[in-house]
Amino acid sequence: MREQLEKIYDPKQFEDKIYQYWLDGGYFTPQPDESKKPYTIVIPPPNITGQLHMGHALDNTLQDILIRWRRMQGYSALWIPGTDHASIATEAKIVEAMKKEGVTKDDLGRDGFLERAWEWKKTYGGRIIEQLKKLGSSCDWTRERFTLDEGCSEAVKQVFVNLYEKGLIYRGERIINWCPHCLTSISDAEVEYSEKQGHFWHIRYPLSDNSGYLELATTRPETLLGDTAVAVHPEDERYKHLIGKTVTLPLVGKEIPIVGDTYVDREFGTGVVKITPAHDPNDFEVGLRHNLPIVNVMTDDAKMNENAGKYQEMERYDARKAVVEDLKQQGFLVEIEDHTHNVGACYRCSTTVEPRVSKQWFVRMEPLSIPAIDVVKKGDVKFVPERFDKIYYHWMENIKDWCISRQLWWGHRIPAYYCNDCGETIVSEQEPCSCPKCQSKSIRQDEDTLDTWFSSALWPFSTLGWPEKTKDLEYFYPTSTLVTGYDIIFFWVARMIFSGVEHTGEAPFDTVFIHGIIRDTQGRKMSKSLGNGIDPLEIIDEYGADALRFMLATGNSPGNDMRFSEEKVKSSRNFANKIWNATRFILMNLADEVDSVGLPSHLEIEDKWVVSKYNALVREVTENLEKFELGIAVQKLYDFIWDILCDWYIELVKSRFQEGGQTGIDAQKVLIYVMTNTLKLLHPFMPFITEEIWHALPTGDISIMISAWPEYDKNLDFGEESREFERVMDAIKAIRNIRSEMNVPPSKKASVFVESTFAETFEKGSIFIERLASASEVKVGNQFDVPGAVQVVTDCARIFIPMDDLVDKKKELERLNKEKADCEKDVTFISGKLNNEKFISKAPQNIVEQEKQKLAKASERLAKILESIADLG
RNA sequence: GGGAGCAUAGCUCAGCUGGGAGAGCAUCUGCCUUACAAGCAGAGGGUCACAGGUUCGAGCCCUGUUGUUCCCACCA
Repeated sequence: MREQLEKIYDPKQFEDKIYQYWLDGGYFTPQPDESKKPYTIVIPPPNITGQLHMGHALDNTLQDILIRWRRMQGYSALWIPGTDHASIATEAKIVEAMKKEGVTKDDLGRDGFLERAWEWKKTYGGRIIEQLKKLGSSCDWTRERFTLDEGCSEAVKQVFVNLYEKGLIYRGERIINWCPHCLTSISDAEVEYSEKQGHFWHIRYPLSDNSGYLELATTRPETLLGDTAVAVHPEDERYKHLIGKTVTLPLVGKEIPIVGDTYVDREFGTGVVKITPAHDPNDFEVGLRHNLPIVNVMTDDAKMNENAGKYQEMERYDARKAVVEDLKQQGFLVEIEDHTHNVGACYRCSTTVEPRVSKQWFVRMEPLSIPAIDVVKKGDVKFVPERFDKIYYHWMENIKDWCISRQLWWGHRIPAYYCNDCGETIVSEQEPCSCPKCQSKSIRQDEDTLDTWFSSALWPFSTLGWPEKTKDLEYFYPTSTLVTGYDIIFFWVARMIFSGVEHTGEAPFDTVFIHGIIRDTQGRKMSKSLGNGIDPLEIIDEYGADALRFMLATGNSPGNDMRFSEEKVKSSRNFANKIWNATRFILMNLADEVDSVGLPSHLEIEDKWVVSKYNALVREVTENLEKFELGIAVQKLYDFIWDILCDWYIELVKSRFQEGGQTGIDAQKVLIYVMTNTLKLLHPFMPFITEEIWHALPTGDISIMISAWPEYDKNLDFGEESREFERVMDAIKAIRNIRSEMNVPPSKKASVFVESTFAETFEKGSIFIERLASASEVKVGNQFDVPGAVQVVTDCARIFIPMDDLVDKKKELERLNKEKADCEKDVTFISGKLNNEKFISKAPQNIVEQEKQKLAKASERLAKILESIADLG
């Protein structure tokens, strides 16, 4: 069914309609098909709290380009969509909403809260999915998943139990990062460090025997209340005799030991460090080595607790002020020094984290990291661009155990149970009926939930049905390409790799295609706090999804950040408009008998030229896509369509349309052939407009998205004739150039005399010179003498344009002399190369040959310029 | 402290395995040439950060320097 195109390109008129057409066709839903190769992408699941932002738009545009391209290539292409429950982010949002109603988590209780959370998910969880559709994402929505759905939960439980049974998950009292706002532990990866202005407080700790004091400095004086030792380097001549003695802790009055530990840097500060095992990771380690008590002085929301004496109930920064004041009063404070240092903050809420000792669940990382490093080393998983493998290795090689328990309710509850009678721990997918040790029936489940990333780590296989051996899993797993930003390599990519290897025995994907982040026009990160974010939906609304997608693909180079600019979107929209109008032009001239796509039996020279160019485009775009060079591919499509197809070829064949008859029909066939196939190449980038236009062209009824990707065809490579035709183009350019320089308006036509040995070529091309270079007539010959004519020279022709009234002999001579000089420079440069024996002997043959041809051309041109100068003189 | 990216036209950026530097926007000139003024034809504008090196040949490879952005580590 052929459609008519509206006069003006207005994406709003058809984008939604086209998307529905795809859905109705079921084109996004592949089946396991042994006659085809699978190609699989899993979406980085957006948070259910999220709204589509530019980062999503980029990430999903890139995925959609790849999946559409592979689908057209004949793969059984599956793009699995879904969302992430995002435990901390979601729980925080819900708690915040409850706060407005004056309701707390405790008011509702666990079950009540979860009920409310699921309600919330039902209301808002689908929002971002709808937004992804606006972008044109060809995800298989019939396979949509959620990290907290039944299947994914099953996978999580099984993984937890497996790892526990292998001894790779353990529970223990460790120092972890605690967010006093979210009231949960967070992993190392979830802490963001930033430089903050602070101080060094220099404090005296008196020796208990009153023989003097030790001076030390701290950035956190309030933790002094939890000090259980001071440490010096065991080899430090200044202090080593004091090891084993005690100091009296200021304000507290408690005696604490002086220990020797190599952790202390003798060169730094005074060489004395206060040790607070409960509130500093390094101190915690020192504490373990010296068997020091752990005194926690803070509550979970970062107020001072009962161990802090008179400071109890104070917020941590108020306590700091009070402690400093008291130290000063009591003469322990020596000086305050300005100091900038890195402070860790919760990546979700930016609250300064508090290192805290508590009982948590951990994944033992070392045994998992070794094979995960190996699959990348072996090349089973490739990063694009390659440099990210170094970042991956560095992280994996220095990895610490992963704290996976969270003190939250929204998430996968840890499948661990405790016997209330004997204290036995039971880890099991099902709740045990009784304690296997003491048979007690009094059993409680662990209160904590798992880190959100624990379930996303399983995403590539949990979404395909694992641990069940489903057909999908068998056929589509391992997946093919994982597309994501470099900012979540650690959070997600690395964890998927070790999880995939551990639980399925295979790397979960073969390629990780990394992109950068979208910045604002000034190069700043887009963020809520800066308010500089740009809503992709507003851009889509104004310019269309295709324009946004095209903009995001343009200039995209793997791993690099890019700036958003509305100008670029506009120019992409203009490009869409260009295609739209070119199609309208084709349709305007289309004869009824051109009712299918196919080249005519006879091709004119200009047809061969455009077909050759198109053919090369097919090869190059495909190669670029294979190498993930989407930005380059898109640039080539832009250049081909705008420059080759519209500005040249369409202009060239207008005369044939006017002439009518077979030559006009043939030109239409060529146009239809090149246009429809180019639309295919463009389809992954601009799916909507290409589909819309496709149906207006004589392409049959099928959707462009399931049409076959074009292939390079050596029978369509007319190199020699192509180059011959370019001689005519060179002449046209030269004439346009000189006319423009002389300010001759197109309406003022002039005769043109082409003096060339390629008479036949120019005879054939004369019609084009007339049309495209404002020639009233074109004469071709071996030699001309046209007095009072402007002369322009190409590699193979001298062109005379008689324009008596406009020609200033002196100026002409000047111009030609300048051209002569330029040309001579060329000749000298190239002959310099060719006269260099080393060049001849060492450079590859084809390069030498190329240079020889260049020299021949330049010499020919120079000769012609000299002739022209002679004519004038 | 360790590592990485970037530095190319006025601006934003491409430049794949080394073979005489490109695009878009902006500027200037001339065009409403019946697909498109969201357009057409043309022009100007670059010691490819700097200094060395490898090579017949370097924007591209190597070393160093400077500037800039980011990641990791976390010396209290």
